[in-house]
Amino acid sequence: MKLKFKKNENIFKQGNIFTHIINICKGKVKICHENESGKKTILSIKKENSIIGSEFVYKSDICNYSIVAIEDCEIYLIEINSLKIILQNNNELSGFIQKLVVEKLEKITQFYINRTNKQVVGRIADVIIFLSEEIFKSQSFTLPLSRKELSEFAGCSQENIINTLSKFDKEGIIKTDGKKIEILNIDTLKRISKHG
Amino acid sequence: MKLKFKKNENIFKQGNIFTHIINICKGKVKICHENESGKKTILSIKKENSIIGSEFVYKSDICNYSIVAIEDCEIYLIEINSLKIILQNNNELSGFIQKLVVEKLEKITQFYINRTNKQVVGRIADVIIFLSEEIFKSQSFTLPLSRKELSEFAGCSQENIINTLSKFDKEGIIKTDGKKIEILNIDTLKRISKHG
DNA sequence: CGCGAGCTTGACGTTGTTCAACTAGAGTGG
DNA sequence: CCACTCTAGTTGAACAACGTCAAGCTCGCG
Repeated sequence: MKLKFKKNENIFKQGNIFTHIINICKGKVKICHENESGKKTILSIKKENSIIGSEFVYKSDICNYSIVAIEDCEIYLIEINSLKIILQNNNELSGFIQKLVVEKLEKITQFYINRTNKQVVGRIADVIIFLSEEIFKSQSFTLPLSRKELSEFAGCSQENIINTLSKFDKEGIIKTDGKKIEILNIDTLKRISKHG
Repeated sequence: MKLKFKKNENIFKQGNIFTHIINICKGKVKICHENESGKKTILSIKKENSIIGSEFVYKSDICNYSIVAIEDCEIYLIEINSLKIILQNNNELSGFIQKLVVEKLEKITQFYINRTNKQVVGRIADVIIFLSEEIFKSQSFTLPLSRKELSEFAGCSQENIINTLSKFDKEGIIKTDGKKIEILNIDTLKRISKHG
């Protein structure tokens, strides 16, 4: 089943049952969580050819994150119950899904350690590096996120994002122009990420 | 293969290859990570009858955490390569291991969200509740951790742990006496955890 | 042209870390 | 049995990091 979503549309809403694995064919999405007080956290950004929800092959439960399009998207839904039957006779595919879950576990663990040990400059550097290396595969890209969303991703205030980005700009580490970002000095950025 | 470890002994050292799943028969351990600058983070505490390293059934790679005894321990090692062969013909056990990985993923995700959104009081309340509910199953227990280790678990300074514990004590929320902690008012503690 | 959302800036207060000094208890050697 | 030392724990003061608030700006759109 193939579906289209416009930017900012909800693809999946936190608190519902996850019945279909999602394969993103086109566009980008954010994975986000909202707590009882309404505070939002962006857990990750996913791009074309990503699979979301692999862990729900192994548990049936409500999902505690939402999936929201941050660009126009095309997605493909794979029914989990059907998938489970296929997996019984397909060790290769089975191993593939298991690896996805384990990779997700490793990434979030690293995120947790970073959030614990780094201060805000380092985390913002991380976000820029993540977008450049994992999402856009380019030193230069146009943000699909607002400043507010960046702050929900880096775990800080919107003002801190703005100040830090403009500081990086002044220091010649990046070049910003509205939503456009170009990394000028990746080495310094990585050093900040490490020591931040 | 059954092994014994004394308190503070290293059971597994970060950076090595994980060849055996660990089953703790007796005692408690901390799962901890150390970054390049030497800063430590306690990722979790595990007690008797826990299984550690389930994710290494699905990936062969160096492990980025250490396992250290915080009490005298007895552990049982299960060779992963042998386990994999058993799993091929045992769907039930296979499902059990997969669920462990998924549970671990969910817990660390929740930890990540908490670390992002809560301030230190809330996180310290979380640590006390975690120890009480998941490790000791009692409102009253003797810490197997130093103040320094508590701070590595809650992600703050040692001084902050000390101040907050003594503040909780003054307010009648807990009773502290060195390493002994008794929870007097679990409701207030949970409220602090939620709003912190 | 005027409105509103997103962005930006600076002032200010709070939170939390760092540092330094001090205390208490445990182990050691004379 | 008393100094001595070592470690863990404690306290308070100074300082830095960060969030909040309030005001102003920019730009797209009706």
